[in-house]
Amino acid sequence: MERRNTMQKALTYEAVMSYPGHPSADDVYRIISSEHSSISKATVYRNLSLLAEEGKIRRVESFGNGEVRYDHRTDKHYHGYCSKCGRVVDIRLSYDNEIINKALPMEDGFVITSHELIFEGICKECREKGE
Amino acid sequence: MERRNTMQKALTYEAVMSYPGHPSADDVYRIISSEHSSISKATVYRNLSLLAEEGKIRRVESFGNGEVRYDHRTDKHYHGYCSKCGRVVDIRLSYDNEIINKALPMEDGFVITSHELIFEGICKECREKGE
DNA sequence: GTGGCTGCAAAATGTTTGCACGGAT
DNA sequence: ATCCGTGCAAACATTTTGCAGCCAC
Repeated sequence: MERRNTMQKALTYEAVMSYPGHPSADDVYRIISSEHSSISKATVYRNLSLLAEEGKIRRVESFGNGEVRYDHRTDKHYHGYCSKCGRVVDIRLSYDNEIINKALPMEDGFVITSHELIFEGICKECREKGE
Repeated sequence: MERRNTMQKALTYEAVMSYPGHPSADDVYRIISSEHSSISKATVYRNLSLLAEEGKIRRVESFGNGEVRYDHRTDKHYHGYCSKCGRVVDIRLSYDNEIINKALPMEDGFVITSHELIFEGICKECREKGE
C-alpha cells in the first residue's frame, strides 16, 4: 500500500517535534485542534502510529497508567516518569546493548530481542506540592 | 481503617499463589469464578490492589497493551514479555540496586526512587507458530 | 451494631475500528 | 479514476467508582 502525505499527518509530526517533553496522543490532539479544530482524534492516533512505524518519531511504552507517550528523539535512550503526575523525562545513562545477552529467560525457547529500562521517581513540581 | 478477612480475599490470594505464571486480573477472576461463580470482577480488582499494597503479592507494571499482571514472587526481579501474545516470564539477571544512582534525570529536581527493567521478546509457542 | 467489603451496573480512560465520503496521487 | 486517509460515532479493553445491602469484627 502506498503512503500519502496529508496535512493532518504533517500537523501531527510538527506537534510532536515541537513539543518540549513527551506528549501523549491526547496532548498532540489538543495542540493540533487548538489551531485546526476539525481534526479527529482517531486521525491523530493513526498518524502517530504511522510516524512511529516509519521511524520519524519514537513510541514510548506505557507508563504507570498505561498511557503511551511519543518522543521526538529517535535514538535509543532511557526514560523516567513521575509516579504522581505521569510526567516523562529523559535519563542520561549509557544505553546497554549487551544486557540482553546477559539476561536469562526462565522459560525454554523464549528469545529476547530488546529491553526497556524505566526509572520511577518524583518530579520537582510534585515534590514541592507534596509538602 | 481496619482490614477484614473475607472469603473473596482469601480466594484471590490463593489464585495468584497457585498460578504458574503471571496472571492478569481477568485471569484471576476466571479462575475464581469457575468455582465460585458469584464473585464480582470488581472485588477481584479491589483485592488484588489490597494484597499488593500489603506486600503479599507483587504488582507487575503494564506490558505492551498496558495490562497489569500479578506475581506470587515478592522479591525484586526482572521480567520479559512476548510481544506477540503478551506472556510474561521471569528473567534471571542479578538485580541492580545501584543503577538508580548512575542514572541522571535530564530535568532539574527529578528524584529517582526505583527502576524497572523489561525485556521484550518472542516466546517459544509464538515463534513456532510464526513460521 | 458499625462500617468495611461485596455485587452489580455504570462510568472512566485510552485506544481501535467500521463506514461513507472526500481528496491525494 | 483509484483507493488511501479522514471524521464521526460506536466498539473495545481494562480498571474504577457509586451505591445499597451484607457480614466480619
